[in-house]
Amino acid sequence: MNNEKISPLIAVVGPTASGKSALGIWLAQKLGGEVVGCDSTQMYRGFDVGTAKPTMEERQGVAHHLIDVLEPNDEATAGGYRERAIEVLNGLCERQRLPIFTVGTGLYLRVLLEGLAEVPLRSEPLRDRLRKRAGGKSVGHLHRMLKKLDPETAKKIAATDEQKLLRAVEVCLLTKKPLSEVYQGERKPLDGWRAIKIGLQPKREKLYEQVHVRTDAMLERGWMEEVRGLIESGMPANAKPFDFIGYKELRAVLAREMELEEARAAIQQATRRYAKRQMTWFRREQGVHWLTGFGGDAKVQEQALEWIQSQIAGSGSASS
RNA sequence: GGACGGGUGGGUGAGUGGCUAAAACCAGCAGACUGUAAAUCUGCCGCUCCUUGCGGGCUACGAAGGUUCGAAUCCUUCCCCGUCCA
Repeated sequence: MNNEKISPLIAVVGPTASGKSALGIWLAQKLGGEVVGCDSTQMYRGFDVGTAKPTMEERQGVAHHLIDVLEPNDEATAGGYRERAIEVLNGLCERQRLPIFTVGTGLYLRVLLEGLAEVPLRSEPLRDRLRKRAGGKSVGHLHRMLKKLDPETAKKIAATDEQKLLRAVEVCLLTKKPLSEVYQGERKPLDGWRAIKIGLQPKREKLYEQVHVRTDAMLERGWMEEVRGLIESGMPANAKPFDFIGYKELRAVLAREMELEEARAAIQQATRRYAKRQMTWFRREQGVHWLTGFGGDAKVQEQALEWIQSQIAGSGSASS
């Protein structure tokens, strides 16, 4: 129906430490592609070791996009990511390069591919007012308020989930419509591209082991020094990226509020939980071709390549 | 050798006669999530059976006995652990 050209894009999804970067870079070399990060934390400049950004050596000359594009006091948002990603895609299309997304932040990929409802951005003043009305205490009133504004959505959000309640109430007030109605509005899916999704799924036990090993490696690579440097550069303690796994723990170590070993254990644990949440999210992702193992594994890489090639070849003749 | 203190479910740890398969927290597992997403939140969490019910059975608070209608909780002995005295 649509006579515009449809180009393939690759999306490598999987939990943290599953080797997405390694696979992405390898595929980029094989297929003439460029890596596009899809990770909210790697977008921040200066937070390198702790977010496991691939180093320059690891990138092996492959171009990377959407990494180091935000300042620490900028705010990463799903919608903002989408805009930037579309720009990158346009550029790659012109240059006839295959986009290879390495996806840690599942929400961002979904928003990129499926679009976002037309919803207003966050409004801090409004949020402050809403929070104040709580008297700094229970979030029950938010839930009650939402029940009046949009009973349907109120049923879906736990009365204890302040973050989501705040967002829902905010949207209802700003749009003067129930959120459920706002969400029914048309979304604009990504146009002109077809996603080929590869999922990395190492055995749980192995993944956790790798999480531990990688945490140790990151500490050895100077994570602590990175945090010290960031603090010394005058970065405010409430800068968003300091919330990322590990950064608050290491800050506590530097402030002598925590022992290094305690921090190490806490980081490993938080990372395990994070990996688990990612797996939960990606499990529901449609059309993923799952591979058992790590992205750095040669066998996995060959399997990924093979499947992608079959997909690209198949689509050429299938589409009209 | 003696005197105290203690041994509770994967871990920490509450519980001092019935309301206790045993608080709470952690770990673990499952899940939700349309602009904070490395965030935020929910459920499950001894085993087992079915007619899946605020259902039944079994096993459980170091071990073995005992008291009691009823014990993780009281008594006796034993075994461990910690501290102190010789």
